[in-house]
Amino acid sequence: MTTSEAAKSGDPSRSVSVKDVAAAAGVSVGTVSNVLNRPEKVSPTTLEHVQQVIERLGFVRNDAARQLRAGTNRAIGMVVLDVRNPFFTDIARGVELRLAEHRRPLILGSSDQDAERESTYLDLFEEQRVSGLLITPVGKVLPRLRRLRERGTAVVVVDRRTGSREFSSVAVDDVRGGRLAAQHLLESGRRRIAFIGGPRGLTQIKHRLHAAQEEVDAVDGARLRFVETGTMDADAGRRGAEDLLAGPDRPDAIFAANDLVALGVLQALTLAGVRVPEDVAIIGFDDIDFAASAAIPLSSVRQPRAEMGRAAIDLLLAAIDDPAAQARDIVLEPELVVRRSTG
Amino acid sequence: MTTSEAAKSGDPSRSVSVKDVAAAAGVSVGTVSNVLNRPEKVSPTTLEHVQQVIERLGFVRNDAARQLRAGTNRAIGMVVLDVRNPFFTDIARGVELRLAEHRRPLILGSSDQDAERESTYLDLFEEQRVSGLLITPVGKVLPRLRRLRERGTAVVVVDRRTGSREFSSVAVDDVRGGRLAAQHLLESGRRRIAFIGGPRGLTQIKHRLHAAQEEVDAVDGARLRFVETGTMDADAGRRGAEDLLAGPDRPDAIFAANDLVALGVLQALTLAGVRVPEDVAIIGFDDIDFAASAAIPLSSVRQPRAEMGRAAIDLLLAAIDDPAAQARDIVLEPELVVRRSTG
DNA sequence: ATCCGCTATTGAAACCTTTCAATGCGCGGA
DNA sequence: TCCGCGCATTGAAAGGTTTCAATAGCGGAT
Repeated sequence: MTTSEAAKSGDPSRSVSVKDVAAAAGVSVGTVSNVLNRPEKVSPTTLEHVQQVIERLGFVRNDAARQLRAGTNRAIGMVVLDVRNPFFTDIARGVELRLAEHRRPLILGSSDQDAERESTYLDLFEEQRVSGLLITPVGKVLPRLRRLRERGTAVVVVDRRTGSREFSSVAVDDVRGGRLAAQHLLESGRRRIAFIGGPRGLTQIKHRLHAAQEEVDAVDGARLRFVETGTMDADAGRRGAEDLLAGPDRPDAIFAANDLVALGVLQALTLAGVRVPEDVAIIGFDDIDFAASAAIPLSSVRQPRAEMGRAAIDLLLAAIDDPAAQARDIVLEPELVVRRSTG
Repeated sequence: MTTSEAAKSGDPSRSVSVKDVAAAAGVSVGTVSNVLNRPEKVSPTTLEHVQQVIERLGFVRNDAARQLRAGTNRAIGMVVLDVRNPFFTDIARGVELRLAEHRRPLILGSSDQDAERESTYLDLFEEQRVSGLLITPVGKVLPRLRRLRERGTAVVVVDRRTGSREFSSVAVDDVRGGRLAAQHLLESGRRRIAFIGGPRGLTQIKHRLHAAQEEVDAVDGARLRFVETGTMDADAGRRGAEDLLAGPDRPDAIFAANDLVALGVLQALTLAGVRVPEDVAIIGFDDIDFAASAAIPLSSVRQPRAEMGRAAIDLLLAAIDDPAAQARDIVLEPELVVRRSTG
């Protein structure tokens, strides 16, 4: 109980401050601050003594005060599209690990593809004066991002490009990814290919689809069909595959826009008694862990997610150090991972 | 916009403060603060006027200063065992949604089952003076948790119980869950059941296994075998199932300690040509989305994850409001979800 | 003995918001 | 005309840290 604690340790409501430490150690607050932030400036004797006092009193720095004085939060904010898609949590993990090396905390939010939720997080990060922001934008946030940057918050866009040269970004070469997937299917003899994913307007869908189309066009007798979906989850994949099975001219390969869709496709085919890969091959995109763990291990176009996270943080920290630096777009290479589902 | 404002007011590097707003609006800082925090105390005319000025100047409250003065951060910290397991991200999502209703930010960290990483997060949360903490403990953190609470941070344990009556907790009835799974397998005629999961020392494993054993013992001719694993991921499930297939006396049903393990089991069986559910039935635990999306949709014992998150936050906010309140253990009911994998 | 130069330490100011006792103001009642 | 009341507003203090110009202390050189 708070009151009894109070009785025990004197004044329970107030926590130990640098002032208390200074008094107990017989030094000034400035020295205590130096012990915490620039230990090399302090004589060894004093250093050790003060550290002992800190330990004994259980002093813990109040970060709010530090922030207030320093004018900026050490934390980095991140707004992710969908925490339920392992693709994004894997990126977040990469981010978090890299950040840990710099002793910076991560404040993570999921917009769930909702512009309003995204905006709420931006409000929050603005009040918090985070020093950097990682975002996969949903709504029209460019003006907000500009404002944030004007106020000294570095911004890096993840898994998207802004079009303008304003903000640094990290993404994977979707054209190359689409090419890899299509080439692989064609080389293993498939000719009637379906691409399932959407919505059509997404840049990434456009790139992957267009690249696949080019590859298919280059092969005699090969055809590519586009089955558009509204979202990119397993349900969408399942429905898309069911539609294909119900219609005429069943394909002999399916290129799913991501692994969640591919898992749905696999389910629909399995339940319909279609053999994978004998009757229909499946390839996904992202190479999340669940692709490798599927009943029929799924081939996929691997996006190096941890590396994306790391690269994003490196760009961000660079931008924090030098706000005037030129924005950079980092484009990482995807990699074909062949598993059972494409024979 | 902002830049021209900045130019007007002299120093562009400094952001707009309540003082600036007060000066521009011709009121005192106290009134501005009231506009922000107790609008009902301000006359309608003044209120609107000040709000306009805030808008025009693009003022955003500095949360560090608010925290410093208020003595506590509105944020809630959460340390999760493993962000890669959807079970935990689903709980986190429930937490986040409930928190959003209260306009409180969530700072999320993943300990990855590593006591050191867990400790780093506790350091961070302590410096941040978060008002509440949600944790699924890994290491020996009881003393830390006590200290945090002494300092005014409310603590709720998630998906575990502390044993002592010190901290509130939210968990699911594992005994009941184990019972449900075993009963279901027995009722559908299975007699040679294997339980895959571990490590043995985990309370949850003990409960689920022991309950299942009791059910099996109650049925003539039924047997339960325990295949212990070191972790609970798909790989472990795959290896466990392979061992079972290689040995004599193949089981006719497998109860996996969680869905990740179950997915691994499904893969091993599928690749070995064992028919699910005809030859071997599989049931998992948690009912993550991937269970429903598996090639053979997996039966599972559903843990109400979003509700766990919500309940945890409700307990936490109650503890923040009344630190002296008695700790409460909330135990939620699991639910049997039957799908194809148990026929 | 005196002074110089260097390092280690000091202590007050600044960061921005919230709080709250005090003040100002307008209005109805005497 | 004056008083008192209630409401709206004021403005200074407080919160804990970091920063930095100023000071103290010390050894060595002259």
